[in-house]
Amino acid sequence: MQTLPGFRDFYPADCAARRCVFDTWREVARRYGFVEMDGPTLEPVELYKKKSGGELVGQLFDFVDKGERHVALRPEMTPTLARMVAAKEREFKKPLKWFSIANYFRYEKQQKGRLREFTQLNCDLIGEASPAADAEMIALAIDLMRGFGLGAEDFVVRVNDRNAWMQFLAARNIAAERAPDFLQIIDKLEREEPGVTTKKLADYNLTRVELDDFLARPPAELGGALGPLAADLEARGLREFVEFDPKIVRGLAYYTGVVFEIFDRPRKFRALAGGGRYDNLIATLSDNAVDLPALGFAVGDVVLLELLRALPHTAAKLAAATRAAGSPELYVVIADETFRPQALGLIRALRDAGRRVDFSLTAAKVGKQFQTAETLGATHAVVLGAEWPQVKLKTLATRAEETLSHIELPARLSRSNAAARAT
RNA sequence: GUGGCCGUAGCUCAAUGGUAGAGCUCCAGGUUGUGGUCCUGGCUGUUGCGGGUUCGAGUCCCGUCGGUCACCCCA
Repeated sequence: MQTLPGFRDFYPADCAARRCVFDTWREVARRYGFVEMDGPTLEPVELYKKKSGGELVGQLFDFVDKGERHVALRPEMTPTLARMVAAKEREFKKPLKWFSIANYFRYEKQQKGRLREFTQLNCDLIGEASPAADAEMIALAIDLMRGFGLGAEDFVVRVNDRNAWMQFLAARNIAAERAPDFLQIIDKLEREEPGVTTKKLADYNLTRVELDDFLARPPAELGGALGPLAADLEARGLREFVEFDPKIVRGLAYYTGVVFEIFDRPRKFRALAGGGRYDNLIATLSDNAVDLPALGFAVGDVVLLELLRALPHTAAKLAAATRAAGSPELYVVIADETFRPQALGLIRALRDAGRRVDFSLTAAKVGKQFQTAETLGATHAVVLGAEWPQVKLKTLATRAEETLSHIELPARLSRSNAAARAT
């Protein structure tokens, strides 16, 4: 038996790496005053059909349950979030700053950076329309990357405001209804053959030169919220992480303002994160019961881990976290089996004191026990045998050994820990 | 959904159409209570699965499942 296509087993090393990622996400999100939320993994399929653009339904992981309900494994958090906000929004002070770390499912063929089950960090800020909110979210996205030791040489946030294009179209008397199709052209600009693009632009009475001229403008002249946004990020000292790029529009129709994506600098991987402002979505999903401006973004675990494993300095951090997750602090070597009861008592006392302690469950030669301690990555060994109640505490890295009473051991270990922290 | 490449031991890979192997990992030893090296031994296979061609198929052909990469799409 194997895993289903696009699903993963998580062996201890994988879990340790993932834990490292989740811990960083959680810690940085909290720094920004975000609180954690979550919703059900399974939702009625209708929840995902409401949102404009039914083409997404084709990638739903859906089925009929035993109660004849048509259900779907969640492909994203936003509809759930919108429902939760709409149901109880008056109970929360605005703006809401919520994040979640949850698994998602999409029924699509897997390829590099895309699986059928994956985990995302979602951060959403609801109830604040000013560009300051956009800047705060972009700053958070940047710090999430920096939290892993990534720098401006490793990644870049590409930012745009869809309203810049709306103003561009309005100035040329192009109807707002044609905007979605026009934005599709912009979205494909980097992948499409230039000739095809020129031809498509002709339908709007636009030339490639006119487009390129707009693309080359500095952010403040592009329009929308980009001027204030640039100033805000400049004041935060984060300007070097950001590139204003009108070609970023995001594929989905529901984005209404600022949009952004994060890429690795060499562009070897897929987008690491993406998001934007969706001021109308909560009203749409709540049947106009609640109307709140909102913006959010998501970071996936798959591409992020690919990048973290690919860069030497972040790979080293992951490896260290993996080692730390799996190693006991102490390995108790039972040199004389007749003292196993005393050893069990000591082990229990050490564990009660919060130590990570391991030992051999069955009789084994002393050399073998030391080898196991070494392999597991223990920092100290405690040798226990005929000299009980005296025991030996050995620092494995230096091979230094001292003899002391087992009663003194917990206190002795605290001192040794304090010394290690001081250095 | 469409297409390219690939499926041999737990892992990395060998094997001209002619007896399925190596390295690593793992396990056990190397004599009384001290370590990653070293030495010895051991386990692990329906060659993804099912058909076909052949005296004979890991090898050739067809199908299927899985992996991988790209396209489409990307919440």
